[in-house]
Amino acid sequence: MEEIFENLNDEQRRAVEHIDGPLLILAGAGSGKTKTITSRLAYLLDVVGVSASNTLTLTFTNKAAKEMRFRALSLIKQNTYPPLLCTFHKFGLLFLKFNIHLLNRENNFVVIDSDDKKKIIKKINSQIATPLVASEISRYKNSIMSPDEAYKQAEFHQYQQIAKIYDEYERYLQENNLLDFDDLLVLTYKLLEQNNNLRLQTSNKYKYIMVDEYQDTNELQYKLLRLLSSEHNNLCVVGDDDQSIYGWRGAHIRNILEFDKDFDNVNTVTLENNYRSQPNILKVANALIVHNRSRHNKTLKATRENGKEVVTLSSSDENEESRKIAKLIKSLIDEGTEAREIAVLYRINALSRSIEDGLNRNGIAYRLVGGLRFYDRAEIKDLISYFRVITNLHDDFSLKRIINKPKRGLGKASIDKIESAAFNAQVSIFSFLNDASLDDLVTLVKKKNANTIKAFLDELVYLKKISEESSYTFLDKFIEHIDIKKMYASSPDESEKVQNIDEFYALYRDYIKQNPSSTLDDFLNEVTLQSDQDQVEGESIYIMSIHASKGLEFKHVFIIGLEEGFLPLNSEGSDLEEERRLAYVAYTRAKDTLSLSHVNSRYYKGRRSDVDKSRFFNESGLAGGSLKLENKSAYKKGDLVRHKIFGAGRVLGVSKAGKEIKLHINFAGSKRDILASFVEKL
DNA sequence: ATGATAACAGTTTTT
DNA sequence: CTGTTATCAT
Repeated sequence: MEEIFENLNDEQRRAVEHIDGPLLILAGAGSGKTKTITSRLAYLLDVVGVSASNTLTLTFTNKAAKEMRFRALSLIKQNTYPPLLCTFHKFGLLFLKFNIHLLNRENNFVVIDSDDKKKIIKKINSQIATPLVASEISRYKNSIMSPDEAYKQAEFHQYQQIAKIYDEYERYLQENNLLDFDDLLVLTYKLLEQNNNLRLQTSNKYKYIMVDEYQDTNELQYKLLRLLSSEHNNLCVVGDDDQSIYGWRGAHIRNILEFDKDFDNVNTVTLENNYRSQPNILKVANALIVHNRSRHNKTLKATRENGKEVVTLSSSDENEESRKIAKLIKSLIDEGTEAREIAVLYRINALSRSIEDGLNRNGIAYRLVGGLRFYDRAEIKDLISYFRVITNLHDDFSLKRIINKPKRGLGKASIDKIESAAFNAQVSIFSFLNDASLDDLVTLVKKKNANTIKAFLDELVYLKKISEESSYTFLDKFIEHIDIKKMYASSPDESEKVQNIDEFYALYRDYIKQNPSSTLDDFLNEVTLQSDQDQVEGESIYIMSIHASKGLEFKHVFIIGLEEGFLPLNSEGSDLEEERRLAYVAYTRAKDTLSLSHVNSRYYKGRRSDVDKSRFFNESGLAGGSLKLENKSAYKKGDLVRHKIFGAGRVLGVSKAGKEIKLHINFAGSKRDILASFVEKL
């Protein structure tokens, strides 16, 4: 027990010791959030005596789940099996494995990823842009809206069309027993909602629920949590409204802002002590974030000693910018800083190119985080499809992907013919092909192809048999019979693809070794919900988008592209407050030094344009020497401005107040002095 | 069936 | 300028 409290501050300790009833932990950046959650879990098990099986801890990413599991297990002293600590989606998957029969579906479903989803949509419709349809379907599902309801509420023809596609899409998933990512949560919610006994039983099982990154939950996750905690209200949520940067993909910041209204008798603990950054960095971050209106009031308090001032880097264009930054990084490394302690962050991935150039020219090794993920690569998806077909020969969706890989002379036309013939016969593609005689097949495809199809089916059946006999020998036989590597051996980026294939085989072997009793099916389920694998840390610096940097920390952080139109992105399309939170997240990644870079001219989308310094410099109190009254971004008498509280007003006079500019403004008759950083120019 | 070229669009991303 | 998709010859 002593050990759990070691190194916890008073607030953290209060959060850990709170047992019953709803608890909101507002955990500022670098305030020891993970430590608090994992300590609380250990406290529940070791001190309060709660059984591990009565707890549920939910995260958004596998990475977070993994780290928490590791840290929690090192704290828990009691000899117990590990508590359930997983992503929302993994929880849905487990829950559905046990309960989906209540919806009259079999639990041998296959989870498809967003790529698969788009393919299905594309097949159904070719008129409306697939990404739009995909995101609308996701929206409907997350609002628990049936295709019928979506159709009724559609105001425009196009949205009626989308509702129809949604209807067909749902039917396709059901017929093939597929679930998309949304389904894992939606169906879990529906089951709990429609089945009172199940709700009762489930809520009573998970008596103590914790949710990480609560500011990122969407409406559906919120509703799901309500049902899960309905019998006890022992819901502990942890998050930071100031770090809510996923509004664009449905996260509801209101969930964390109004948690205390949503639940009765909420206890709130605010963690404001920051153990990560030096005071100068926090000063700038705090100055920026107070400009947001929708937030819980809190201020990060420094615990570290002061260090270097936050640096502003001004350059004429992106080439100069990257040159400067590369030089600075080089000298840091020369001074002995470990490369992995340095990161360059940007708002949009397109900005990575220029910084990559600069780093390359200076011989600085970098690791670009993001980009195409391992499991999204074509060669890996091919392998997964093969494995899926082998576990379930009637998985038409996967079979279609691999039927011509390696090439068997079957193009789109032939596959379409086969598919519709199978559809008419009301059987799976496999059954259709397997039952058909060679003569039957010849009516659909060329004689030569008919033979290869038959041979292909035999191989699948053979491999299925092997896979059921032994997960160990399966892979060797698979490689022996299906030579995927050869297929990619002649492609331009050959070596990388072959490496990926080997990597995947290694993952399989590893999995079987660690879970000897597991089946191929278990492996596949694990793999679909897995996105990023652990990056091996090497002697290279990191470059990544700000979104990708959330949750990480570095001694030295460089943020590039702090310009109007880049950060903040564009004031119209995106939410300015979310853009500000994004800058805040970026600032608070820094431990020792923070450098903010902007240029006067940037090359983007094939053309060069002039860009203004981001308003966030002013808002962060970093106006510095470049604040000139005749500067075109500065204010002058007669300008229209808007203040968060006082609304629109007209500038009557401009003066200096230290580093800041002070404006005398007329707001509908009431005249006030306001610092320029607190208003927006109209 | 497959490879080559034209047309086009273009934040952020996990599961 | 890129990467992706639609269309067109072979």
